[in-house]
Amino acid sequence: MSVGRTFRGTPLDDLTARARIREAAREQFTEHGFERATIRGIAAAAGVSPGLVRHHFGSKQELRDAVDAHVLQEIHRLGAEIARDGDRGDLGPSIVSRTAIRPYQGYLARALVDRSPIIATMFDQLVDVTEPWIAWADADRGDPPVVDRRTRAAVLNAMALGVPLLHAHLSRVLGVDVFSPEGDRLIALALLDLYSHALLSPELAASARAGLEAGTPEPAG
Amino acid sequence: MSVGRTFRGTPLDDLTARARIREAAREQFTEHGFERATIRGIAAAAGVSPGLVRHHFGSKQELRDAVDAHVLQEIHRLGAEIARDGDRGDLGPSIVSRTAIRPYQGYLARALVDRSPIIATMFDQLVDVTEPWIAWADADRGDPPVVDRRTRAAVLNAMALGVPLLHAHLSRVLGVDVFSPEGDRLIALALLDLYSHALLSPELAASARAGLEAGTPEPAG
DNA sequence: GTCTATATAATGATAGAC
DNA sequence: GTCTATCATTATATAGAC
Repeated sequence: MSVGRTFRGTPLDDLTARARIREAAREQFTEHGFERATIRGIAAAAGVSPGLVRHHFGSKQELRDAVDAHVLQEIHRLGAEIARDGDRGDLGPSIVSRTAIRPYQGYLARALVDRSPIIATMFDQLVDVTEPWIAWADADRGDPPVVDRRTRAAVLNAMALGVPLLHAHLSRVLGVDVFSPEGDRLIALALLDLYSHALLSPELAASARAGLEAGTPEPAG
Repeated sequence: MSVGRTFRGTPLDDLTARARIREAAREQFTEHGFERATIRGIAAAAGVSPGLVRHHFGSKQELRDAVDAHVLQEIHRLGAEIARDGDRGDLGPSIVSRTAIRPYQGYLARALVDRSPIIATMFDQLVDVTEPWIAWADADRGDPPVVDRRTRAAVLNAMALGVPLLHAHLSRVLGVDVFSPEGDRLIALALLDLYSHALLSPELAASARAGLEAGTPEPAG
């Protein structure tokens, strides 16, 4: 019973043309970015004519907006679903949100780089749900943090999104597609290990901090 | 004595047209990505005609290759220079390389997302220099790592590159341009704090690891 | 070395038939 | 709802003058 690609359990062939176009656009935007993705390419991937894309969505920009809005809606739906099933009270809202965005993290990351205004709001929301987690981790440490929680939460999220953004290079170096089940598992294990161990001793960090004041910071492009 | 933008100490006006075009291209590629950047825009930014761009570089693709090669060369030059001055044996080769790439991290990150083959090699080199650092940190921990060094080094680099990649969103959330001197300093402090403290207790990490086996991994786009 | 003018290709937008 | 055909725009590539 190999059924090809599906969306929410439904084989793509069974979706309305409108939904197929939207899903094809999501894939193409994720893979190539908004600019490089073409209406013709999206139409071909969806198995329809370019004219039908225009009929349903008006313009390329409006198509992007529709995909953005739909992805956001799906993430919120998934989040609510996971929170409802609520088995994993383990790590609080952060892990729920991470699990909810997982199927869309590639699209999300790319849309953020492509400066999609609708998706931009999601970054702020991710920072919001990450903050309590940082606060919780702060309770376990001796020395006081040198920068505020929100800053660290924001930096941490930018870093986490680097993984799907550089998936091609990660996959090449690791020798496994990071979007495959095995690759995804490997990344998750690596992240857990990274998150649960300090890479720098407090002393080294302090000395590096001291060196920061001495060094010549160069604004960069 | 405000002298406008410079390259290696030389005011841009004093550079040859060829060099000005190359620098303008680097800025435009960093800002807009390869696809969205136009030869016309680059020529205008360099203060020359589009025809001259073609005269010096042949095609847009060749221009990209030239910029890539030049950035790589500059990074290696900077790295050698820093290694020679060698005051900061503090943090090993990793921090040295970070310092070398700092002025170009924006270009680097964007070029990696844009799948530039020449820059792709730099990602592998970053992983190479990061591995010893991971090994060094491993010596300080009690429990054995659950994934190999190279995997963690690769993931860590992908994460670090997330910062310049999402600079626009980071800057918005933090309220300061992360490419400005103050912003750069704030990010550096945040990274040092993040790198020197565990965010997850070993127990929590273990329980999350256990949950990984139970959960349903979804391949993502 | 540098510019202007033009050719060509790709793409988004549009109109109209079925 | 869906397709085919066409237009308009934009960007790259090219040729040739100065």
